[in-house]
Formats: sequence, C-alpha cells, structure tokens
Amino acid sequence: MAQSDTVERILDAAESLFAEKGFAETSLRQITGKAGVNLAAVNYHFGSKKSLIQAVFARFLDPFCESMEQALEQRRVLDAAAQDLESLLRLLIEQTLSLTPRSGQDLSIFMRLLGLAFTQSQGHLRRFLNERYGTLWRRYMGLLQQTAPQISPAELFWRVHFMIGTVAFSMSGIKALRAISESDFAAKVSTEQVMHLMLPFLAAGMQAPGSGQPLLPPTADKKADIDAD
Amino acid sequence: MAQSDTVERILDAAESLFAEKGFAETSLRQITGKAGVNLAAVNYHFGSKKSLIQAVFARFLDPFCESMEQALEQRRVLDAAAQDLESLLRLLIEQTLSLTPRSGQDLSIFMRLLGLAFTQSQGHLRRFLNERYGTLWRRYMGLLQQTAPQISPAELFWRVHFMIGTVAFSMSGIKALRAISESDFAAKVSTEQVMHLMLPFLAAGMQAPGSGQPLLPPTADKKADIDAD
DNA sequence: TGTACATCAGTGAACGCGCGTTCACTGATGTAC
DNA sequence: TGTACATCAGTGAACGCGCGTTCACTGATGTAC
Repeated sequence: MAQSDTVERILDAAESLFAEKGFAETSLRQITGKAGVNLAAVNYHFGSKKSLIQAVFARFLDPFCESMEQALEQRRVLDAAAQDLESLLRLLIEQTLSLTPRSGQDLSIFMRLLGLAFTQSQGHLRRFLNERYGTLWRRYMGLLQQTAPQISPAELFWRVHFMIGTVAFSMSGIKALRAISESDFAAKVSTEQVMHLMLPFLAAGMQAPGSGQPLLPPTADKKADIDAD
Repeated sequence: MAQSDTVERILDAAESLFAEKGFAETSLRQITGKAGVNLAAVNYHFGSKKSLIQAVFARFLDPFCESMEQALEQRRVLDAAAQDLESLLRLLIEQTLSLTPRSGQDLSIFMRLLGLAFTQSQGHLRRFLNERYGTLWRRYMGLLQQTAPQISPAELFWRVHFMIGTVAFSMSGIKALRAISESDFAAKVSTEQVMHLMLPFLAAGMQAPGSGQPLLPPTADKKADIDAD
C-alpha cells in the first residue's frame, strides 16, 4: 500500500461516492476511508477537494473526448454527405458505450456525474469543463445544427439542453428507476438498454417541427449576425 | 416582526435558497439570516431542517395537486373521448403556469426544486412526496398510458422519466441557460416560453415509434399480468 | 563500497470553522376566578 | 376590576460534531562523491 496506486484508489472511491451522493454530501473522510488511504493523502496528491472533483472528471472525460474527436474526424473524411441527426446521436451513444475500460465500472456512474456537473452549483467545475472541453462541445453542436437546418439556432440550443436533461436525469436516478421498472413491469433493463430506449425519444424530439414561437423580437437591433457561422 | 409571519418568511427564504444552492449546501444560518429571524426559529416552528424541506414542497405542491385533481375530474366528465397526448401534456403546462400566486415568484424556482427532489439524495423527501402525492401521480400516468396504447407500459414508464428529466433539468439551469441564449442568439426567452418550447419536443418524443426492444425475456415466468390494468 | 544528503509518498494529530440542534429564558397575550 | 397562572412565539448563547486543511514528522528510495 506504500506503492503509488494511492492516487487511483482515491479517484475510484471519490468517483463512486460522488456519483452516489453528490459532491457536498461526500466528505474526504468517506473517500479516504473507502479507498483505505490516509485522510491527508487527498490534499497531498490533489491539493484540495475541488481539484479532486476536477480530476475525477478529467479521468473519464479526457479519453472520451479524445476518442470522440477521432470519430468526428473519421466521419468528416469518410461520408461528408450522409450526416443525419439520428446517426449523429447514435455516434454519441456508441462512443459512450465503448468507454468504460475499468473493470466492473458501471456506465451510469459517468452519466450521473455529468448530471451532477450541471445541477450542483460547483462554479469551479463548470469553468473547468468549459475550458477543457468547450471546443469539442461547440464542434458537435455545429454538426447537430447542420443536420437540422430547419430549426433556428436558438431553438436548437434549447432542444440540445432538453436532450442533455433527458440523459443526465435518467442516468442520475437509473438505479432507482431500474428497480421500479423491474418490480412494476418485471422488465429488467441494463444501462445500455436505457440508452437505446432514449434514442427514438430524443431523435423524435429533436426533429419535431419548430414551436413556431418567434424567439426574437422582430426588430433585430443589436446583433444582425445571428444566423451567421 | 413579533407577529407570526415568521413561518412564511422562513419558507420564502428557504425556498429560494434551496432552489439556488440545493439542500445540503444551504445552511439554517443562511435561511434565518435572509428571513431576518432567529436561528432557533426554524427548529421551533418546523422541528428540524428535514421537516423544513418537506414544508417548502408541501406549500406549493398542495395547491398545485388539488388544482390538478380538479382539472382531471373536469376533463373526465366533459370530453371523455378526445384525450390525446398533447392535450394531456398541455394540461400539465397550463396547470403549472397558473400556479405562482405569490408576488414576484419565479416559476423556475418550483421546477428547480422538483428537479432537486429527484437528483439530490434526500431519502426522507422522496418518501414524503410519494406518500403525499403518489396517488395523483399514478392517476396521471394511467391517463398517459391511455393516450399511447401502442407503447408498452414499461417503455412508457421510461419515456415519462425522460420527459421529467427534460423539464427538471432545463428548469434547474434555466437562469444560466437564458443568459447564454440571450448573449449567443440575442433571443430573450421567458420561463413560460421555454415551457412552450418543450411541448413539441416532448410530444414528439413520447409519440415516437417504440424502440422495438423487447424489455422482457420471452419466457414470462413470474408475472403474467404485465399488460393488465 | 560506504556515507551523506535529497527527494518523495505518505502519516497522525491537531487546527479552526460552520454546522444543526438544544435549552433556559423572556415578554406579550389570553384565561380563570 | 384585579391578580395569578398558562400559553405561546421567539431569543441568545452554548452544545457537540464533522468538516477541509495544515504541519511536523517518518521511512523508503535514489543520487553524489
């Protein structure tokens, strides 16, 4: 135990405890207790609890985003034409499912963490994620817009967040929801199955006719370059 | 201030602080400070922080659910036939929008609280909500199922939670999202507008063709009454 | 080959702080006789 | 009408507790001469 797997043990424990209880509700004592390391080791290796939270995200988002980046590049070269929304969503799901290298790792943990990133008010985390992964995010958003040109950028913006909400929320409570599903409908579903259940729901929602609501006052005084880019 | 509006002042302060920061991240000192009452007043009037959380929910859910109950009753009497999914969703939105009696009250606060109820692990709160509002919930679920008989109960269950995710998540971060929407697209949107933006998204998602995934193993051994009721 | 020093990963105990809760108390209002 | 008592809404100060962080220290390993 005097070897340097301490860092990994802390990250493992923090990851699952954060996902289970949230950031504020998880104490360093719980984390170090579960990891079987000294309390002071967190501050020794990571400096602070905030940095530990960021490190937990970086550990699974870094490989994911790199893989996603490659997939988008490949896509661009191979079939620049046949870009439809559903395949773009499916790409996201496939990338997500091909993640989870660590043994015994439940996919829902990552999803739950992502949801927490949005719903728990951790300003530092939001800043960190935006700085580190903002570029890829905006790139994917741009591709989405191309597949749905009939929807205004503003309405697309909202629909994407509706979509994130569906995923983050469902995965947040997936443990409880799976239990209910099983007891009420005798239907056992895996995390992967739930993600595939989402696909038609999300694709249909994204492709729904626009609300017809004008999101802009008719006099576009300040900015005229709304549809540019 | 020695009059008995103390209870209301505590509820007002707790409501907005909980919505802003979550339950664990909001201290009784912040609440009583904002309310301008003595720290001990919370425990005097509510007994504990847990009970205060429940009281905050009861204050806005009680009138909402009562009103919803009446609306469902009226619906049942008037037009028992013309029950389509979109109008059932619209009913929910209308009921929600007609809420907010208190002055200066932002609708997004209630939505944010609802989202927190699902995503923050407050076991006592989940038990409280289920006990107090579970009946109405199951009734609404039953109506939804009637409007979408082509979808299996199990898949409908998941879609409803996808829907809740969309609403709860979007409303959770609505303040930040509205700011981004305004700066990036010069599109000012009210909370009401966002809810109307959701309508086509959710309706299309709910009515999407089923995933085709069998959620049950072909041998239905334990329970045969899955499709009953 | 042996010694001195530096670095590194971790440790144990304590620090101050903010937390939810408790408790003895106050002062105003209502009630009984 | 006056006095004694009860009730009630709130108060101020303290309680013990768990928190994130700090710090002096240890013991193993590597490096220089």
